[in-house]
Amino acid sequence: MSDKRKIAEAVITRLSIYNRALGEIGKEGLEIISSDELGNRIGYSAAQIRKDLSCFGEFGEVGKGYFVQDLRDVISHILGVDRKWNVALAGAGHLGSALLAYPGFKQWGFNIVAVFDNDLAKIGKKWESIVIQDISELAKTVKEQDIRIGAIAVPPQVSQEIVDMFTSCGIRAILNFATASITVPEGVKLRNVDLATELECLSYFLTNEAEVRSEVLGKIKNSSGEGG
Amino acid sequence: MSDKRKIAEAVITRLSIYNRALGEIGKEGLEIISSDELGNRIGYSAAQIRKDLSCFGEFGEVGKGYFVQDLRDVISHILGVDRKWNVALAGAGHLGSALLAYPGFKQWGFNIVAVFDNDLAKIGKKWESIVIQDISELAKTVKEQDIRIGAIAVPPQVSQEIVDMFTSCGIRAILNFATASITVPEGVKLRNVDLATELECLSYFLTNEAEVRSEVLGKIKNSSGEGG
DNA sequence: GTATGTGAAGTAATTCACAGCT
DNA sequence: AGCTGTGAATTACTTCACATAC
Repeated sequence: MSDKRKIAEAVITRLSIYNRALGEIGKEGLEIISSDELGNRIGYSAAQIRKDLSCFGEFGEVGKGYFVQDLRDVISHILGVDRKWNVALAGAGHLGSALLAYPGFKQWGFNIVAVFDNDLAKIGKKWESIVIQDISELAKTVKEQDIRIGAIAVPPQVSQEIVDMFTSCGIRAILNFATASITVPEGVKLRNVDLATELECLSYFLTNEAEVRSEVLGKIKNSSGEGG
Repeated sequence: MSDKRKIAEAVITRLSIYNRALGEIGKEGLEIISSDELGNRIGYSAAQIRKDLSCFGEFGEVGKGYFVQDLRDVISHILGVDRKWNVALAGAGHLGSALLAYPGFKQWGFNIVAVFDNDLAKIGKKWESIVIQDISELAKTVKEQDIRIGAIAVPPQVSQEIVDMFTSCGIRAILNFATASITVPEGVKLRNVDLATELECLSYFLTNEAEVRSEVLGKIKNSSGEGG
């Protein structure tokens, strides 16, 4: 297929997951894999995987499956992760410092090349070889360092301000860790990592679904069954 | 409505967002709000909000709107966040330590009461008033401390092991920060916080959608329009 | 007049199922 | 025989629009 029509965000999310799984599978030495096998490993249906891939082209060998390395290269290219991206981080608190120290980012090709804060005690300090800058230097640094992605790890009260600063200096992709409802202009992609919501979903499940199940389990004693 | 039929996870996610917004609105002193106003603030449609709420009951005043505090209490109860939850954290690396130090969790009612690691250099050390334990003590501690939620911040290679340990000692709700495809038994709720996927979605957007748009913007020069 | 709650309508996402290729 | 790619069918989700209540 591979027309240029709107691809659902859920498809992209899954592509990323397929890609990671393919990496693991490749390390195991497997050269070819069917949509069925891949699906079993990561908990998606074979049909789902084939449909998702069909948005972008035909990458499989009929009767055989997908060449692991080839498919990985294709998906990496689709996702745009066959290159490096420079990232600016706003907020040098607990979360910010953990993100900076976390080796995953660089490993995946996302380099945090600048960190900003408004705390005078922090500005000028060196962290993981990066000097924390005053937020007022944002626009200049974004231009100089070709930064395309902004990460936000500031208190909720100031998160919208940071978003506005990011977008007004040309950043079109934002990863937000602040627990606040922020808005971005048309043409800017925002992804929220919302720990409060994640925990609250778990809380809902424990309160409304798991308990019911455990009552049932209690009644049928201890048959170790997960059947549902 | 409020029947006991299956509620979509997306609904729960939004309830959490409505709840946070209601908190902010309450602080501003507003006592009553319509679904329309609430929707405008957080970027959802009024119909969506009303439909979501209708899964659980009728909480509004026809012709007026919703009493902010009342609705907040109702949603908090639905989500099960009108109580405290004890959380076990596996992994005392960079990310784990940031999570532990992060004040949000406790503030939202999720107390990290135990931390586990397999690094002998870390075990026994005190962190934020919690002594890091060997992972072998997990089952005992989970029981003693009435821990219901497990958070995973370990390297991907061992994440499935931790999941299995958590589930086999009765934990039914897991927040996973490890970038790995893990599976849980039926009856256990897993939420993934997947930074690699989040970043890759942004990368996809920049590669496939934002660039196209900026070409268009380039052609029409600088009309500042966001028109979609 | 105003805003809820909700069937009905309309979209979107997923799964089915099979023709067609190797 | 085995597995992809994809229309068709199904299921899930969202929006519409209005009767109803204040």
